[in-house]
Amino acid sequence: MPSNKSVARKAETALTMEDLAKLAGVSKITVSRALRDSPLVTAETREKIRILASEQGYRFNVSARNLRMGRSYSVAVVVEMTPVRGRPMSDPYPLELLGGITQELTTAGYSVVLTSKQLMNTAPVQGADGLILLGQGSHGEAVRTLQQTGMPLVVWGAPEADTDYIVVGSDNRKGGISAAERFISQGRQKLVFLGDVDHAEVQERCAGFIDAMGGRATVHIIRPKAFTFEAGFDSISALLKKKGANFDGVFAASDLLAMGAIRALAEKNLRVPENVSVIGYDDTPGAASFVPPLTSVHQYLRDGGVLLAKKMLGLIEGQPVASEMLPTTLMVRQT
Amino acid sequence: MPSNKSVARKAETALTMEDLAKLAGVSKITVSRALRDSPLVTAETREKIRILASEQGYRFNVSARNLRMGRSYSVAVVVEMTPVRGRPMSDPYPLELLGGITQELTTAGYSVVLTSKQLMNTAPVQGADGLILLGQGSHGEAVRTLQQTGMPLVVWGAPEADTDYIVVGSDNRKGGISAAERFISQGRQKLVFLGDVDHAEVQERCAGFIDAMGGRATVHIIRPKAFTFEAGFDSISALLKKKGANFDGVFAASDLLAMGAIRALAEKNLRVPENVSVIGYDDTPGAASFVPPLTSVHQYLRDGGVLLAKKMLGLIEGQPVASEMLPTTLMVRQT
DNA sequence: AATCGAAATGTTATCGATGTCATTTTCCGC
DNA sequence: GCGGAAAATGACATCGATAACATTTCGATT
Repeated sequence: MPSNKSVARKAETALTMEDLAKLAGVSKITVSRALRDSPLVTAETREKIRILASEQGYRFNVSARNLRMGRSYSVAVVVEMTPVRGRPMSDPYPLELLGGITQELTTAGYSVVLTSKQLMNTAPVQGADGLILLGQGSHGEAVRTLQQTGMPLVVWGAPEADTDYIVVGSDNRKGGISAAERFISQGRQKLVFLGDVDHAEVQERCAGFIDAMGGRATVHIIRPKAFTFEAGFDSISALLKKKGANFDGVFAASDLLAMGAIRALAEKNLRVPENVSVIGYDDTPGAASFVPPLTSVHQYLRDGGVLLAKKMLGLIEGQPVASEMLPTTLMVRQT
Repeated sequence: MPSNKSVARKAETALTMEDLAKLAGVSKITVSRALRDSPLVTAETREKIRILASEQGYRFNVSARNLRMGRSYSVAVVVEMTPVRGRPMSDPYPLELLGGITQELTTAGYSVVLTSKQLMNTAPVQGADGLILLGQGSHGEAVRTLQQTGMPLVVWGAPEADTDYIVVGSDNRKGGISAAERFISQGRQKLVFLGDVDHAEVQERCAGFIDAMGGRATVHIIRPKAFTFEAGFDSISALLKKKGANFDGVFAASDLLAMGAIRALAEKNLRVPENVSVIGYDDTPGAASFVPPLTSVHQYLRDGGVLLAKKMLGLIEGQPVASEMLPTTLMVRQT
């Protein structure tokens, strides 16, 4: 019934290069070359075949190529999709990273296979050409398991001391430093750091912040467990109730904390930034439209995704690749 | 150099079923059957081969199977990863859906290929066995384009009138109704709906809400543009400033709006829920830990992802499949 | 013990694209 | 118009798994 050879094809069976070859009166290898932009084929032939292919609605068979090439041209991305202590689930950051990764890999001809730790042993993941891990917080154990597969591995997060895998992350330390520099230039003297320093990334922000201040101001650390508006509001409200509480700057580990803090200050008729200057972290979409527009440390997560992908491509192609931290930018607005 | 045949393999070339077959002293088809749990092979043989395979670190070649089977065993998921007007980017919902989709599809032996509208024409997407669209808001045009590919298509969102594709979504109308029922049981009389009804989903919630109230109370609609805490706070603050403002219930289109509203009420010393009862939407992770714990309409997004995947698997296997709306649950807490 | 049939295993061809090497065509300069 | 090199094209084998069909093994029955 299926007439694979006939020219009058109403193919319910997909077209192959061989079919195109017959239609064009050439051999299938020529078709292959034409579609791959090989210099081994005339521009004229190439065009003819290309047009034919699109007319006929030809669809390239990825599996066949992959089999032949001995590669899957796919990269597995392991995402922690369940909420994790500390990081609020509403954090869009895995999605931004994924966006960058997808953009870069797909453009390079790779597909992105989404997976999770529980699904690591499935065939599509095992067959991937590489592995990108978007962990939240500590990796350690997970990474070691993944390394045993021998696949190229790239990890998002904070670099740890003696690792031998590639890490890409946002430079939290520098983020803290940039906040400090702003306070220094404003001559602030009594500062508050607001955030749970048990959290590795927050720890870094705080450390960078304090180091950069270099004793030019006192820094009081408050560590709310959550990263929410509410937590920020409550922390600062509580602080303001204490006698002798007195500070002129707040550096918060998230924008929501910062917003909560600002609201708490406003309730006590403290003006931002005249009385107290506030800096947030993440530069979430709401920051710029907050009233007043929030000064915040911006992380280039999409770029982070792109960079993760680039490192992966480098590894796959056997190029030398190194870990890298992404810069942050202090978005100075009105707080 | 590569000693593909030797038993003392340090293979740098991956093992194939044929290799295993030689090692086991059987034919490769037997290996294939054993690894697939075919009933055509003795339990004994199967075990022997399985053990051998895992000892030898055999890795199944997906491309080869896919080529042979004429299927990719992959489903492309089109995600809108950039923030969209209305929906705050911090909304974790694409990620939750993705989690459900991935879990279900991967377990069924499919891989999930992540993509975006811009990347639709790439080979891995074109080669997928099906397409899941996670659109935010209206699809229309996008869907029509996708339908032309002839691939099985499943869409997340609100069902529209005359569509001929499968839609899975959360039943926003019922969500509104459940909020109304609660207010009715409490005997609330003067209600406020808080949310941008230009947004299709919000529109449905509002409509369900009003219909279910059935005139038992007045409903005043306020439509802040954003879904944020700030917007909720400001909306209710403004309302409270008006003379004659008087209401005993607020149904908000997002948890953040609801929280903002509660805060605004608190500032005016109005008690929740004694004076005013408040219901949020989404039951975001922060809702339960809010003070006071927020009553909210829960959407089963992860289940939504699973359902999307199931519909897709059904379509791929040629089973009859219908659109479906997921229930919502009113999580009654203290507001 | 011979026979039959089911169960277990094996043989061969195939999926579609591509590398290798062989062959043909084209285009020079003399 | 001819030799020869470069350019263009083609034939064949191949990647690894599986379906279809062929063969062998085994057990039960008479």
